[in-house]
Amino acid sequence: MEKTYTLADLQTKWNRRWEESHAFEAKSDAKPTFTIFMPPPNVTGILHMGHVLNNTIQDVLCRWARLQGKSVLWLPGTDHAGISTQVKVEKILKAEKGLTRHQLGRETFLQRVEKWRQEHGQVIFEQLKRLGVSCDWSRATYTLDPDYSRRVQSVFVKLYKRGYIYKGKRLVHWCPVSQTALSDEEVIMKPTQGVLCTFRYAVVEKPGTFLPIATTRPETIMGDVALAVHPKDPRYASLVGLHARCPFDPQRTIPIIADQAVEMDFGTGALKITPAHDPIDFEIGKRHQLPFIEVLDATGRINENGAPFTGMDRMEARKAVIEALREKGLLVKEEPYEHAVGYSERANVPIEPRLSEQWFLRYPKVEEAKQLLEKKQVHFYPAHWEKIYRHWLNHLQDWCISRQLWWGHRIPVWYRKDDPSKYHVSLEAPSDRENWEQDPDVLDTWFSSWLWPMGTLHYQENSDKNLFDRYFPSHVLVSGSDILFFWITRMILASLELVEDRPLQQRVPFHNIYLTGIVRDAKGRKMSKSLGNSPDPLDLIQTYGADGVRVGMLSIAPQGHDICFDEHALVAGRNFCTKLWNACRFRQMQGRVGNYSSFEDYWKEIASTSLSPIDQYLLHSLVLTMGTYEKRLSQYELNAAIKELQAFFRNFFCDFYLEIQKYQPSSSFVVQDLFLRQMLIMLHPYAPYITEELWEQMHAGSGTLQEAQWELPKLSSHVQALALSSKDLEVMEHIRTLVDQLRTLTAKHSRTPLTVHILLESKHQAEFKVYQALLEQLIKISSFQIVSQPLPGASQVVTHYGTFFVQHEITQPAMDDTQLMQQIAALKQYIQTAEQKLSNEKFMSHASAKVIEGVQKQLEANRKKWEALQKLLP
RNA sequence: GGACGGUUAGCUCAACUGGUUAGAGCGUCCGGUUUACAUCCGGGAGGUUACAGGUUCGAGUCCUGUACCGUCCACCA
Repeated sequence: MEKTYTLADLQTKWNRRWEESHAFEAKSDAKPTFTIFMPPPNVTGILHMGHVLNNTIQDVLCRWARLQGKSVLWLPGTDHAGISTQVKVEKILKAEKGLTRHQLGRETFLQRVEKWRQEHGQVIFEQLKRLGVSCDWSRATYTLDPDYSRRVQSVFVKLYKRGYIYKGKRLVHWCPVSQTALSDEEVIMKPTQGVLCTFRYAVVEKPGTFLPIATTRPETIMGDVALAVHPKDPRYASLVGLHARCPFDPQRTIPIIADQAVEMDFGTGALKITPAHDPIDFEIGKRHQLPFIEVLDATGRINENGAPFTGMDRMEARKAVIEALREKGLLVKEEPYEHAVGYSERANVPIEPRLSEQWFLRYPKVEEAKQLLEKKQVHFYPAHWEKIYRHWLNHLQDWCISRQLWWGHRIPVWYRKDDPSKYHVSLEAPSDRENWEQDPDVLDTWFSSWLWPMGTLHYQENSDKNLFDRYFPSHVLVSGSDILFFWITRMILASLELVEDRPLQQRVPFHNIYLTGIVRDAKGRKMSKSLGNSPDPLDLIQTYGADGVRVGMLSIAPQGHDICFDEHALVAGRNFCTKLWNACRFRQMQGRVGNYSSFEDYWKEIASTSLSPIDQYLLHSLVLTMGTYEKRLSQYELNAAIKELQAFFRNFFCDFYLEIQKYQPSSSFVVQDLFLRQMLIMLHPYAPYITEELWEQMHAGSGTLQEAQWELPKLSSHVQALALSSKDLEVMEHIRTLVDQLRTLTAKHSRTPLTVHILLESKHQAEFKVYQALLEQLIKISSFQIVSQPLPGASQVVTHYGTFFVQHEITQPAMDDTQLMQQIAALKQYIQTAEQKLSNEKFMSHASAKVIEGVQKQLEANRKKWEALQKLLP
């Protein structure tokens, strides 16, 4: 066995084995189930650090569930990612052939995208496999699979029939680049530096009187249909009911009206009303039955209504209008002004509120979704996300679900060619197909992914009837918080509405929601492609191994916190794996490893073996650690669990127990074997490759580790069965502390030869003698020498067993008395504080027995130490 | 503008419902060719827990306010 292991070989070997044995396919056995839906990455996606974190967490949970004897379904898939994929292929098309999608035509273009999808769609799956994820690839689903598409469309039809989906002409968020409507969630508000421009409208009835208007969007002036002031504004009261003259079309006059929505203190207190291009104006326009004049076209250019600026881009027109107003003497002032502007999430350009006819969805089951919190049917990790979830549900607007794209699920609606106001909502066209035309638009990508749990489990389909019943609801959803509203909350609403004839707890798609933080770089910036600050996970896997990357990532990822990525963590992860490898290697060098098939079998063997207190101490700690581990994982505290395992393994097992084994080996290897066995099991979810390999080497013939079973020993019975009394336990803890103290004392001294002098406490003398020889070996000193007087000028440490001294070998300045005095003074302080506490009646009556006992013990120890140090004073 | 989260060692983070002298890892420095492991072992230094008040026998933890950072939500043009 080599000192280090070859990562790549191990990974290839076990990936092949797992695949060949169909190890991760969901089985239809009688075991209880555990389900996770993997958030489907974009089909065009490439593995990034966020995926690494996210999927490692899911994989730990799945492998842990398998160890617990559950039948696991971890369901992967990919998302067709409508806008982003279409835009990507359009760009390629433009670059390679100089063609637009319209020149190519719908059918050809879609074939082109599909071809691209087939070439690139598998990449992310292959990358995920390299990370060691254990999902059921046989059930991988793609949102545009024919079956899945059909499900999406039939849900549209179903929700239409239930009255949740309707068609409406409204002001929607319009992306002038992608030329499609967007949902509220796809618009990102960004603070933007703009200009607040004030200009004057001439009042028709009162020549020489002007109404000043402040706006950030002068280019929409040609679409103004009224001016509005607040009904109670005394400044403008006399103007209400009169008319104003349009600056660029003097023939046209518009009314001056009063409306509550106008803010008196902002700008001039008067508002120009452009109902076709502004949400507030839209509402005011409807209230006052004003006409709607559109001046911008789909690409964001001024149309024929916007003369004389027709043909200009909106940004160009903005400047031109200001100049024109200035020439006419109507411009009052321009001020720099920072305000929030909505940007299209994908194209990253300002969106345009645009009047258009779209399909909308009124969200179903909103109240029920809120109640899930009170009814404890949904738990967020970390819990504070509950408030954000609730807030979103409280402020829901109808969802614009139609997109003017080609790549996606086509809306299942047919319009009569001779009269498009007549339409037919159904999966199939009416029988006289030739007279009908299908809606050209597709559905928002998220309209397909919100059905993910039902769609992937073939809800209400005959083909696989048990699948849904068996695996729904899932147990936990692990995702980045960025898609809480896009996806997670909507899945809840969809499932509540569409899963029928079941009690509430059976209609929730998942009971636990684990929201991971964002992976940031060392400077705290979000990792992103454009910044180029994200390492390629495959390079990292190459260098540190999948196990090293997984352990490293999770050891810096506290629950729900953003994580500051640091490659040093991966180094530590890899080093830990090497340490594990070597500890197992060391054991194998000692002789054949025992092979029992369960914890209980080992324990039986242990019961019939005579064990040293040190062996029992290890077992005792092992049982405690197993309990904590299980508790941690049940609360999704993956970070705490791995850190505790690492500390326990290194500090307790390697540095204390194994070191002792070198000098005073146990009578039997059974303790060490059980320990390593349980360690491999507990580490397996985190580091699947190396643990599998070690398991095979050490426990050949008892199956693979991923088939092993977790057994939680019962503290009460298993620990009591050990012959370790509480007194023995105390002794062991003293010895372990003593080892640390002696290591500290002798750390700076050369070993050959080194004598440690002891001023022993008489009452602990016998106890010390038992371990004296072992300690000499462990601390690597030539001998302990018992003295009856303190050694002046030596380094010293006060312990439970007495004061230990090391004489400086070379003449050094004698131990500084001031240092000693400082120590004594500090102890005095501690002692006084403790004494005060213990004589304080309120403390004694309020504090718990455990706390009081702790203070007493500490006081006692400090007094002892104080006395010992006092003796050293000259 | 509203809400939420954060601020603890040079860096990244712990510390359960308030309770013993606030702990790890990394970094740094010192010392180590010990019958697994230098991808290792031992050790040192390093903290007024952002700031100001308050409640309490006792506050990193609870309350109030301030500052800074981050996130989400929001139609003052």
